[in-house]
Amino acid sequence: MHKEHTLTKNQQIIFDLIDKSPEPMKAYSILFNVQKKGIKAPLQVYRALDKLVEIGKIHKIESRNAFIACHNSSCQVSKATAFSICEICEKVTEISSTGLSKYLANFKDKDGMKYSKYNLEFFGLCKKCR
Amino acid sequence: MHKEHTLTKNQQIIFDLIDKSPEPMKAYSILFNVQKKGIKAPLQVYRALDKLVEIGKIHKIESRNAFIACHNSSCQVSKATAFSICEICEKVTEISSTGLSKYLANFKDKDGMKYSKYNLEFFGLCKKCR
DNA sequence: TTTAGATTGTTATAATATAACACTATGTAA
DNA sequence: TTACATAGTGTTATATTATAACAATCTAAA
Ligand SMILES: [Zn+2]
Ligand SMILES: [Zn+2]
Ligand SMILES: [Zn+2]
Ligand SMILES: [Zn+2]
Repeated sequence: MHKEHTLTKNQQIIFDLIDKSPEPMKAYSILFNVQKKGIKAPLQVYRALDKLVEIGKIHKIESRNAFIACHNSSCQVSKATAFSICEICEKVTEISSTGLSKYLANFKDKDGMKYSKYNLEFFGLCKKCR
Repeated sequence: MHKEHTLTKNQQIIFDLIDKSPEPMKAYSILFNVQKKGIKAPLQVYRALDKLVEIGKIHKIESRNAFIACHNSSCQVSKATAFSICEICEKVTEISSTGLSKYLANFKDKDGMKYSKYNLEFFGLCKKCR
């Protein structure tokens, strides 16, 4: 269950924008889009993004330097995320597979170490682009 | 088996530097270190990095914008990589686990799609930092 | 109400990465 | 050999992504 964080004004503005975007948004594209709402500087955007990532409302797609809203109730706490990324149209989908997350959470490296935090990005072609 | 690519001068200089580094190197740190060898501009570094990544001699750690040499003979072709990253000392280790790579290569998303390319980054504390 | 912590607004700057263009080396094929 | 294609180089400039520093303001709890 998503714990309810009361978002501040900037956080809410930026979350709403990302949440209704059909594709991952980049920080400066976000900035451009919220300037009419009074958010004028990169730092205002990055601070909101940092917080939204921290509380799990959005995720950063590391290979793309872009952000998407989370629609998976389980990753908020764990910071254990998986995505598929289309190499043609750049569509990104968050993967929520119990099997996958269990496998990764139980994976032990050669020192026997387990990891509760991970980020997995799959690359391929989406349905439309195949 | 690593296919032998004959590296060009710049590629070799930069690969050697990364290969002997005990930790991932960032592009501008590489640039600083190779300036005495005649590589003076960021683009010369990025071009060599791009090629080295393409042929699998190095990998990019996406969450850190840094590069490490590959010591795993199987990931060159597949571009299927996994790493563990220490959140304190930033030590990065490439994971080569047959089980993990088989699991991920056979993972099907909810559309039944499989992915031969992926990048997985685990986060935790290394032996020394635990 | 006091106070600590989080958030904001702002300017400046750092760090990461690519565009564009002219030139050079290298391999392949007529 | 000569022509051609491909890859790599050197260079300048610029684009993109992200953080430092500091003062002001808001918010929630003691
Ligand atoms: Zn999520
Ligand atoms: Zn696509
Ligand atoms: Zn490797
Ligand atoms: Zn460590």
